[in-house]
Amino acid sequence: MKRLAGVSASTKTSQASEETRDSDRIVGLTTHEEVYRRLREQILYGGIKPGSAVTLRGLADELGVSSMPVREAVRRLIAERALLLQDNRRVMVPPMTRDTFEQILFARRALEPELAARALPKLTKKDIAAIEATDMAIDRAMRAGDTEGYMRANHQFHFSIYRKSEAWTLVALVESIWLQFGPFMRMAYGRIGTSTIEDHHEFALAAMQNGDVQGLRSAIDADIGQGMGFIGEAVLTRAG
Amino acid sequence: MKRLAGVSASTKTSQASEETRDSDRIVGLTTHEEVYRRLREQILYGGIKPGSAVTLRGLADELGVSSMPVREAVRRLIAERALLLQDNRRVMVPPMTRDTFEQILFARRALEPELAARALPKLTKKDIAAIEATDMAIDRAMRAGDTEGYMRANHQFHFSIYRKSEAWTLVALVESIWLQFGPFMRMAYGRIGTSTIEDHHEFALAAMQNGDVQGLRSAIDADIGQGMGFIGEAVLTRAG
DNA sequence: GGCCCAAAATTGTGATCACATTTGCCGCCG
DNA sequence: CGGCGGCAAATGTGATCACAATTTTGGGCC
Repeated sequence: MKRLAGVSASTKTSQASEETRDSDRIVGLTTHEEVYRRLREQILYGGIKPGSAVTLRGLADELGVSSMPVREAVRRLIAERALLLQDNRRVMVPPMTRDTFEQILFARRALEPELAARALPKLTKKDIAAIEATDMAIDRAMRAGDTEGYMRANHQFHFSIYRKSEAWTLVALVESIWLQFGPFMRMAYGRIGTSTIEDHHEFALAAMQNGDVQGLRSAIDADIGQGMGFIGEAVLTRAG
Repeated sequence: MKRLAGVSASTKTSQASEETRDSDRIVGLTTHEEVYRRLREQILYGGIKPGSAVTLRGLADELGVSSMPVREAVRRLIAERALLLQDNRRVMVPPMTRDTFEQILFARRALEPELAARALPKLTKKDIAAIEATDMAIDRAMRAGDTEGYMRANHQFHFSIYRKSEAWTLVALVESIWLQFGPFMRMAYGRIGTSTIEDHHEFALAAMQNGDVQGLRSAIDADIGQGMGFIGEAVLTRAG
């Protein structure tokens, strides 16, 4: 077994033969880890819509693996609250309520500006240049209306900053939070489009270049507030 | 199978697991859920020390179940960062470093006072009385030197407040954070004893009775700072 | 006596089978 | 024609087997 279809090569480290060579694990990735990453990407950027259900056998057949690694991956995503195990023991992408949304917004504002502030003194000129390049990629994707590209780049923009803080515990916390609102970002941008987005990344970049910690905090906070406000308006107008 | 110490039940979804000691959960518990809760308790209050390794088959034999539910439970705890999967694919309780500890402290201060503040308007007199009773149980356990009893009661004190906020997403986030520093609290109190603890619960109770939101925020914040400072001193004097 | 390599034991991972529960569908009866 | 009951398919859960990788152990060599 262990097929996992064509594109898997991109996410895998390298020399992964698609065949049943069974010594695939030399690269260090277990099957359930691969399944996990793929599902995680699907949830974060891609297709799976909130409210839609997934089945273990369905995913297993789709990915060409047995149900076992899928079970472990799904169990992990449930623990991270990226998936929801209902009472019927069916698994679905959690629907977003206004309450949940507001709590995520609060948690993001409580944690992410701090992460940026911690990262700032460790940022080299090279790092900042890379972040700037990512921001330009964001603009490009925005103008092109490439929703998934925008979301990937935006995720990269934020986490390439946060990761520099080397505060891995907090970063993991924030990653888990992003996993929870990812699907709704997708819904919002899919519904309204990316052309109307207006982020505060310029201010953040300027603050990074000037070593202005408070400015960076404010920029990140404003960016979160603006983006989440946008998503909230687009998705939760009368739901939840 | 499905022994789990004590009650041997039917082969599947034991209809009446009469144990359930901590929480009065209804039934319909799957085996891996039971294993999860038991392990979680072990990690939060009980025996498993940071740095010690666990094995799937070992746990399975110990609990009298097959390795399958143990796998799922362990996978879930790994996702919650209560356990750590090393590169060797061995599983252990994560060791605490000063960095991780400091980040947990920050996250707690960022989230828990807010949770208490949100809970305050929803607290009835009855709720406050129950919380007060829990605080007395804390004092009793402290004076008796009952470390585990103290930790259970302290956990209950905090989360019986937080849960009243009905901000389930934030509560889950904080639960996950507690899971991560639980073992160290245990180490600290086990090393130094519970007699020297001095919490800020009285102030919190007074603030709750007076409907004083800011006072409650401060009390919780102070309680976190004091308790975590104590643990940090006790455990991380020169480690990490 | 210490070190190194091979064999055995341990352990994590994945596949497959068995079974209870749930879901969905179709026909039956009112 | 519509609600209801039962039967078949689908699904989650748990157990067992197989296998590769790692760890441990034991014995022989220097």
